[in-house]
Amino acid sequence: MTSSEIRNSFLKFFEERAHTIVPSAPVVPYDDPTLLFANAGMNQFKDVFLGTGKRSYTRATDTQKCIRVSGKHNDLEEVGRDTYHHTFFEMLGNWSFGDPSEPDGIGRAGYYKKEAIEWAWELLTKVWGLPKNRLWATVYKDDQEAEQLWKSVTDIDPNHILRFGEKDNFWEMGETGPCGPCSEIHIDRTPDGTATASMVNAGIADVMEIWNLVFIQYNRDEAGKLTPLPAKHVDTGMGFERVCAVMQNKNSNYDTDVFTPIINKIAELTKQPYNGSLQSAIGNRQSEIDISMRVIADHVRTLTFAIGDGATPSNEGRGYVLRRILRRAARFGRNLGMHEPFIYQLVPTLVETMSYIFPEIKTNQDHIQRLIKGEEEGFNATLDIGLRVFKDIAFDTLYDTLRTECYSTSISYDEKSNEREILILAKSEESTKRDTSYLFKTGNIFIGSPTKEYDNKGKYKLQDWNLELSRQFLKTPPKINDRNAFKLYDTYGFPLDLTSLLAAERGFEVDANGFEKQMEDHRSYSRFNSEFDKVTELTIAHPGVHIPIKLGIDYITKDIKEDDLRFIGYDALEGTGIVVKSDGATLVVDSTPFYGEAGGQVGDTGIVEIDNNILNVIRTLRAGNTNVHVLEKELALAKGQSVKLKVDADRRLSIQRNHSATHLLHKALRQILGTHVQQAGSLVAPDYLSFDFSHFTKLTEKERSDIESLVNEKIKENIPRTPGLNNIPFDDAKKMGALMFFGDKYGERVNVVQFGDFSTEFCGGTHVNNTGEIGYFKIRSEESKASGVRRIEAVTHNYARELLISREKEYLELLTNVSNSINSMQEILKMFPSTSPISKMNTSNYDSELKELQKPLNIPTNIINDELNPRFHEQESRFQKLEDFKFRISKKEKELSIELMRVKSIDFSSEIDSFIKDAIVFKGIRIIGRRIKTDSVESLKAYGDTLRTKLGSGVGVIGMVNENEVKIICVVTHDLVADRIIHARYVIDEMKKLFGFKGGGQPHFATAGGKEVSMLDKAIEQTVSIVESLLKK
RNA sequence: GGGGCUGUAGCUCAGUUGGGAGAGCGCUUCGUUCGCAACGAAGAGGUCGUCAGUUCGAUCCUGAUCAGCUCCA
Repeated sequence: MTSSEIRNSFLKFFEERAHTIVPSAPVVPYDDPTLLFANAGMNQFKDVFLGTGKRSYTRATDTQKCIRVSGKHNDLEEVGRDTYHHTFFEMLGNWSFGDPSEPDGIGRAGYYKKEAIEWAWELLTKVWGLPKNRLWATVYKDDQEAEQLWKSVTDIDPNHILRFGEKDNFWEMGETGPCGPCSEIHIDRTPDGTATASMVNAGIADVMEIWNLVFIQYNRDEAGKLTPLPAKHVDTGMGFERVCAVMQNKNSNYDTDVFTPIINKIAELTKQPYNGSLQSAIGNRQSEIDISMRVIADHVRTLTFAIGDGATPSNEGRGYVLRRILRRAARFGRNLGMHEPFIYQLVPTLVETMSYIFPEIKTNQDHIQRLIKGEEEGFNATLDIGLRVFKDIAFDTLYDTLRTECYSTSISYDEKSNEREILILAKSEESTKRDTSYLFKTGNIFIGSPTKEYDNKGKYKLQDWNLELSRQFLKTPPKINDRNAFKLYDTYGFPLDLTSLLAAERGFEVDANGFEKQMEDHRSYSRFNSEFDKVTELTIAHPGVHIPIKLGIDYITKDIKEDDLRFIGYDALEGTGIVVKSDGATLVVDSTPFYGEAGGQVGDTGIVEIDNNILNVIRTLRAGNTNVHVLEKELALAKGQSVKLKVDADRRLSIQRNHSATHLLHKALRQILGTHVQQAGSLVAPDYLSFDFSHFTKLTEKERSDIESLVNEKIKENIPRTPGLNNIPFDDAKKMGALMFFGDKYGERVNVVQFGDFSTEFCGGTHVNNTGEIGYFKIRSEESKASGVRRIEAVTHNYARELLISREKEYLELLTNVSNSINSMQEILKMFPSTSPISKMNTSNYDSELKELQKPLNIPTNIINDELNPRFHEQESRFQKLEDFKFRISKKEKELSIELMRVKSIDFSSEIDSFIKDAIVFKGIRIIGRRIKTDSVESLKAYGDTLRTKLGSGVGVIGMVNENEVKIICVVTHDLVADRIIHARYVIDEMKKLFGFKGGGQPHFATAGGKEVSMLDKAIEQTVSIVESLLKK
């Protein structure tokens, strides 16, 4: 049988026994933050077992996509080294929910141990024809019922029924909660079928578990006591890849047709053969290839399905797990000689073989491939950076080691390759015997240049260094220390095994133990710091007050029964409630119109009236399903007291407009960009909405305007929200085709928000009654939030008009800006000497262009509909024109100021020539001290520069008063600097002492400044004597 | 949630006791040459992520903020 036949036959077998075939839940559980990925078949039925949810069926069968990346049985590092560990796998299961003694009357009642065991045996032996003598069954030691059933309803060899304890045969979901005994079926795959009882559950690869039947019959309470459940459940799981290996009689899961197409594709892309070798990888090239291929085949499945279900590789949370998996695959790809992205090219093969059962990978194929390719490229970049840092570290390590072994060395720099070179001269014992006049000894380190008399043992770049050289020169190999190895890993994401590999190639060692220790410190530090945040603590800031709020898990105590609390805010904005809990500034009442912050919608504000006192509700939060009002001050209210509540209606209405608009936007995005668009977060506030979604590229102008038009069209259509969809049965909702993007844990009864046939979503938020109420919709911004995720911010109704107005303000500011530029350009023009033709430049065309752009935009006061469209367009195009104009102006301005500088320097030129002519000459060095007039510090510097180049050989000091401060600079020609005759900063230092200036600078150019304007002339007067006295020293 | 690192020209990056913003590649123009990343010369291109502070003076120091990379939980 092929793998798809096996899967189909499993599902069909149970369908024939009145099971509903249920699609796999997404492998990315958006609603459960405790779970990184779906990791067992029961995930999607957790609520049923916990008794909080129900399904329309009592029997189900499915194949569940699972990802396991951590945990005792699946260390990521083991995947690929053996034949049966996977990060991604399918779990086939059959399920029964509820008490078999309460049949539903249509022959689809729940069942229990008897049927579960009977059918399992029937499927394995009759339908699939597995040899009975090779099957073994295990039962929980106290579960006589199951043991008895194996004997009575199957013809298994009674000696093949074994008892085990809690560890192997008792299943628990957690510390507390539903649990029960289980019964496993193992298969003996020894060549001759000679397994004995002691080999079952003994970790022997040839005797393996293929099916686990869990019978949930107890609830464990906090004291550890077991009480029988009224409703008993069956939960079974069969590892699909494993059973395929059994059915196809292969030793390795990777040899089944689940994996062979991918492995073949890898072999084709890498031009390497796959041999299925299982020997130790060390020193065996073929085995290394085989392991690498298995790792890649496994990991690409995980990536494809996780991304297909909407996850994105990133630097945190589950996205980070994905990134690590990808990097692991890419690293093994390097073993196969692949340095360019290629893993993404395996996706089509997976789509071909698996999309018939998991169509989401086909619809999202493009997205998946792009994301994987992007990540592969990112990883290559990371490695390149790491490689560079590694080179530096290794070079320094080598240098230190040579020094400690008493080599005389020096470092030079090869400018061609931009690399440092290490020059090894001689060992100290050898060199000290000879003339050491060329070498200066400092401790054990010799610094100096090589001469013919010394052994020049070689000049090496790091890349030239290798194992032989290490052996030839050094007694102990250079060792990359723990701090550096860890830095490479922690900061640059450079894997330790790569560090070790690169080190080994050069005959280096790596301090792996020290690395582990650093790692452990890092871990415990992170853990320690995250312990503090178990309790949600918020500080609510309200004008003038800070109210700390603690809403931990323990906030909802025994005095709050969530079932008794009512939220009436879907219909009402006012009401009366009875105090249930009053703690600090928080208040919980039995019935409230206040919506607590949830699902992206912000909480309501408003007032409560208590005994004729009115208090503001500054925020409403959600703890569990409880709406918690936060009051403006702390107040202890008696339980049972009655209060009046009133929501700020305007604000709420704005929120509702934005929330409904979010739904329309969501649908519009899917219609215009494609169904790969999935919600990745959303915020609905009164003044704007923000919507994150998976999409790879920036929206084009057209896409953006198409989306806006579509949403506005739907607003204009005045579509009423379908009434009566609150608190309806889940199945009815599902039949309506409501979108379930979040893989949410939907209860028995749900809320659906529907606008005609355009948008239908599960949603607990509050909405407008008619799309017309939204008025108008405008996208405010569209940007990248993370790789593969984009964020749209938008406004509706009167906030759209406010956007127009606030942009108009920005426009006016920019306009002022531009008008200033024109003025300053004209100022510059005035500074040109009248002899210059430029001074007669005509600027009136700029003025008229500005006048055109200054015409005000007409913003109508009372219109809130798509008549605003042309205004936005006009504004947009005016902005563009203005930007363009600004660009031209500033370019012109720059041109003119450069030209002015040139003209001026001709001016300086004659002045400077006369200064030089009149300069004092002392010991052949010209000394000049002058006060000059110029308009800016920049031009003072330019002046100094010109002076220095014209000076020949000399020292010049020039100063001026600028903005009521002294600005003074000193220049020294290069010949004097080179001969170390004088230093510009020494002159400045003297002046600092004498005149209270502050400053400093470089040998050839130094600046200083002071607030005392009268000091300038004194300083200039004394320049010559200061310089002369310095030259005498 | 907690750490580490980075942000400088179109790209890859240099830039220390704080003192005039740089290199290579790419681009433009000219010349030489048509042999695979040809050679020579000249030139354009920068709010040094953003905002505050310290200072006579900040790419550099301090604080905040934004963005990216990376490790742990």
